[in-house]
Amino acid sequence: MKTSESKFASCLYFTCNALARKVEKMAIECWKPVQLSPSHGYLLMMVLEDPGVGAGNIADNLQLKPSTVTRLLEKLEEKKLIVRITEGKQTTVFATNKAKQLLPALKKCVENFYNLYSEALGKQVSNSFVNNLHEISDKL
Amino acid sequence: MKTSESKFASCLYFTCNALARKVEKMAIECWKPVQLSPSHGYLLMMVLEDPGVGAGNIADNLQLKPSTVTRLLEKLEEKKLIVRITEGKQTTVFATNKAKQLLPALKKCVENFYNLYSEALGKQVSNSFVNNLHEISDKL
DNA sequence: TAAAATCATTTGTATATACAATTATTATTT
DNA sequence: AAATAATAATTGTATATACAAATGATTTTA
Repeated sequence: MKTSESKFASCLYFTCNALARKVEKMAIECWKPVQLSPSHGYLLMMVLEDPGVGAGNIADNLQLKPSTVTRLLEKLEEKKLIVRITEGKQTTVFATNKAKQLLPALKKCVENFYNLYSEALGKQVSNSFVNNLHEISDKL
Repeated sequence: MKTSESKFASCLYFTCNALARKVEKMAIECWKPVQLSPSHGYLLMMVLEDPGVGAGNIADNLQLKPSTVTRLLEKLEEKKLIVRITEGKQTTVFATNKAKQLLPALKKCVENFYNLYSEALGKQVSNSFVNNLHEISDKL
């Protein structure tokens, strides 16, 4: 059933969530080759590109709560992909060599995901849609 | 931090999820008066408007997996807001009197939520945005 | 400088959601 | 009619996420 055929088609809550779940599912599929969820993947890329980045900074950029970031970091640490270093009340994060070796594969995941949706929507449409999402989000 | 200022601002996964969480939060707030989550609220309204609706039909319309619908129904049953009747392999759902008395309050929640976002965005923009979400969702 | 307030992170707990496997029923095939 | 397949819902388990409370460190205030 298409989202537009649902009883709640006109509701932002419903429509937004349905789309987010669909997109999430596509992303999960794309990140399977590296055995990471999309959130873990994005977080790891952030650490690779910005060694020593702070936990708070990660939370801001990923727009997740600090507690959620802690949970993501825990798992990445278990997998030996990052290390956390606590200095005073701040925590900084570094990628391990294992993670560094993974970088090309991670980039491929991002690329594949981008191609997947931008081919389905058309590059033009998909870019302007993302911009539209920002505008809306900033107004709410 | 605005979503557009994040490192991942250009990514559909990130942008979509960030917006969905924001919208969800607004919706949760609006549904507080009836002490239900938005999903429970929408499900209950569906049952009130269509007594005897089947579980599968609910899943289709809410675009949730059957197992998720089962979980939502369990909770609504605990709260004595619905009853499930199993006939063969099908399950149908009815609202209790308690739920029927709640209907006006439920409608108010939907209305408040709609007003909240359509005032922030403008009625025009918000309606066309929802339509845009459908178009995108159907193409993915 | 001691006490209090603030701040960054973590921990305990709770949520909605989904997947995979299971159960129970109905439909199909042989 | 019996065996098999298909179907609808449920159950067990796992996920990401968030809130509230706790911890530990720094800064401000008295």
